[in-house]
Amino acid sequence: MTTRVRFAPSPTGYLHIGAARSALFNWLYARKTGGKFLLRVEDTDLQRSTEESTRSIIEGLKWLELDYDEEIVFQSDNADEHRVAARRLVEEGQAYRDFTPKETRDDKGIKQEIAERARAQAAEGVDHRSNPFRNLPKEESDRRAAGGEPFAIRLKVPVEGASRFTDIVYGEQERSYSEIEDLVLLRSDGHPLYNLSVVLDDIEMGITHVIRGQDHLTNTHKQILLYQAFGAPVPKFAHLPLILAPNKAKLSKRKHGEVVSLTTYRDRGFVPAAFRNFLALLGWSPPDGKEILSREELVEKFSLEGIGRANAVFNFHENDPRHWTDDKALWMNAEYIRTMPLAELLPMVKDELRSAKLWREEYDDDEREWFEKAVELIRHRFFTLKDFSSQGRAYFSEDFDFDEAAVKKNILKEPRLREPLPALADRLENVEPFTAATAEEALRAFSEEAGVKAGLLINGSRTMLTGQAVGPSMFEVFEIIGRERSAMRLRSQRPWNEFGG
RNA sequence: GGCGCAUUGGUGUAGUUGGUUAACACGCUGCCCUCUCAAGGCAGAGAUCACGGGUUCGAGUCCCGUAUGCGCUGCCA
Repeated sequence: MTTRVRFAPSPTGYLHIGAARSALFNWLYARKTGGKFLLRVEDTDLQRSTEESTRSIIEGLKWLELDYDEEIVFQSDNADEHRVAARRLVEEGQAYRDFTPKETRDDKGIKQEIAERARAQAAEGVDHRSNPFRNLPKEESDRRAAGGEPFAIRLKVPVEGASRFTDIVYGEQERSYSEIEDLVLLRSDGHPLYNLSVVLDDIEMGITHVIRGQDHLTNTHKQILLYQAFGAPVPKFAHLPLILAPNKAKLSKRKHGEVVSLTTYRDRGFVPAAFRNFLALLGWSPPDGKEILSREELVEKFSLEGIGRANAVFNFHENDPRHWTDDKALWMNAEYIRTMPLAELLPMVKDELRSAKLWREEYDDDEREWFEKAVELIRHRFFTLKDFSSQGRAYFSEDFDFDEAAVKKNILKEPRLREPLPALADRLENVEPFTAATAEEALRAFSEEAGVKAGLLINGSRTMLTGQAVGPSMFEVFEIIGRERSAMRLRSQRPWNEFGG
């Protein structure tokens, strides 16, 4: 039997990185086993579901290169069938109508309210399963329903015994039926609820393995009860450890902002393969310890058995621009930028330069070779694709900024440089051919003649040519910037004009 | 409150059926390289394996308890 797995997000916001990881693991498992990876949008919460969110989920999967097989299933399309199925359960006596008037609660303090109610009931010795309508005679139930009295449909959970299943990640799971309340399947307004819909859709889609967040572990017992009620085979379950914030709290949009959104990583210059690689390592580890893994290698090495049980902390520092997200994620992105095949990086740099209005069509044409060399030169110390348009700006435009600290350190601090820099420009203009080697030769010769240390000229040149104090080997920079532009920038008066002198 | 799950250096993880100095990656420190910053190379700091009991010749690995965290407990998903 071919495995069929699914990623089933609810479209109530952007694609969360935890959800993205679930998608990744499902996808990996499908590809590993030669099975199918399906996408189901759980849009039954009409209040909160948005089309924009659905779009962002699809975009996110595309960005991570997680292709899904078959058509997307929208859960709301199946609501009618879900209603029918729930009513059938009532007919069969496996579920019952609950005529208790609906309690309205606000979403806010609900967790606390639940705990308080449980405490109160425990104090009064009330069994939370004791529902007056559970054993209402069928005739009376039918009559009241026919009379238009509103009711919810609840599953009749067995009184005695326990539910058991083996989770591929968490092992043997057992829960006494006495701990499971008669869950509501259909709201009094006829709206099918989560547990009902997931099970029915999973049955309908032929899902063989349910791989999802650990927050569903306890509820799995309820869902198994439903599989049994519908006489359907129970799939295998693999629950994933959760991804937590640095303070070990649940990652949430409200508290942690955009760092938890997948699109943030795309927008802030992550290479998809790098982020995918990082995500794979959150909760899973490769058998041989090799951590830099391509999509294909990930598929090859992936196994559900390699998934850990402890929740993972996703480390980030909101107010530190250098560490705005997890250090390892940043490192991995840098690693990809400097080592991935240049041909794969080029289009990404192109997109970045385009959005920064630095792209010129010549880079695809006459200056293709130059462009490739320039990217090759500067990629080695960049962390994100954004760096190509910020730190790398001077390579693609005359309109770049001088870093004040760099100017002070490499230019203003040494007043004697004001004369030799333009003189160096004169010298460089006559170098033929103009390469890193010949530029070095010329600069060193000039250094000797003018009696100015080579280091001073080199560092000064770097700041004159790029506005910065750091960067690639200076002679390579001369070659890439070119003779004319180099000479022009060496003669610039901007550092003195802008930062005094 | 009840039930469940988890707990290895700052972070992510590895530690096969219990067996010597707890491994790897990121981060951190120093040195080398060097025109700067990275990268790279080398060296190093950092873990009484949450705590307390037990079983055993021997436990990070098994058992019990405690603590902490997280999850579920909803006519949310």
